[in-house]
Amino acid sequence: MSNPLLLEEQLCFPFYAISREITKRYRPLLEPLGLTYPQYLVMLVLWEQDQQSLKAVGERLHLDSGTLTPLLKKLEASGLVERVKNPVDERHIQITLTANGQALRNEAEQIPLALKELLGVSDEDMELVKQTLNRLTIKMNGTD
Amino acid sequence: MSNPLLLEEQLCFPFYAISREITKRYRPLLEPLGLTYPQYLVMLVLWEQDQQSLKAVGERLHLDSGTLTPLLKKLEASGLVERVKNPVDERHIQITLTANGQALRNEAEQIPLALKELLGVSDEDMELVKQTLNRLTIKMNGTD
DNA sequence: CTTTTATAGATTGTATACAATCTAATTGTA
DNA sequence: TACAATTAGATTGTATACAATCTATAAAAG
Repeated sequence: MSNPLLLEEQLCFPFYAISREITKRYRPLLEPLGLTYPQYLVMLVLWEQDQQSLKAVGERLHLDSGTLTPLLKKLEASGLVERVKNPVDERHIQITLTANGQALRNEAEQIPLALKELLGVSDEDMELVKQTLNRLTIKMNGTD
Repeated sequence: MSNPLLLEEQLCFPFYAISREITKRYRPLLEPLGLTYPQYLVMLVLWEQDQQSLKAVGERLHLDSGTLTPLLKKLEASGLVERVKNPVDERHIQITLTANGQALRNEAEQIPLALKELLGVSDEDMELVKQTLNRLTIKMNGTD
């Protein structure tokens, strides 16, 4: 019987390695926009739907305030978002895009295509991977 | 045409999210061993082949000295490895398992199975994912 | 045999992740 | 209505990641 502790036998490692590899390839594309990869994800969420609470953004990205509070403060310092308390419920803060934050969307629009070419992955592989991962995500969430 | 900036359209996000989710599920399994997830990966590499240089370990895990030096110092402080200069070429350090480090392997052996059950993923899905990711990794490395 | 170049690790600085705890605001309830 | 329980964020502390730089050593070039 084969060694269950071989690195290549672990399901975990490919995810860990590929995730970091992809992040690394985003870097040169995001640098001109002044964004890191997690900051880019937050902007994606806000471009879809402006004026969300930290909690809502966090649920979308599976990140908590420990990660998001400093990250959002950086985006605020960059002039891309504003953080204001919700007057209806002062426990919530509303994250709102500034004009600059909205404008950045135009520059970001070219990134998905540029990344696809940088990764050199075919449309079919892309689709296969996406479906496989979605199945896995659903199953994993089911065991929460 | 659909919005190319939708979070769900990004190839990157599922990898990012699943990778972190898997790491999180390892935590309770690794805590009794006193290991973090990246530390566990380093131990896997050393259990396969003892007495490797930092560089060799790093190539296997795609990590550089900036990450590995402090991590290995922690493993050394935990009494699991030793770091000694290679007398033949003093630029290299050899990472060697201590008796405790070798013994920990026995306790680690149950982890892969425990994790599979924790993830609740079937063998078929596991195999499908592994194959899909391997294909993707190969293609991505091809564009380095 | 010097001088240059390359290499392996260590260090520094920035940016996540995330558990654990704290604080303020809101809700539920006796 | 007081008051306990909940909730959203902020904070603290630890552990990665990784680019950039530094240092010591070895190899290559002249």
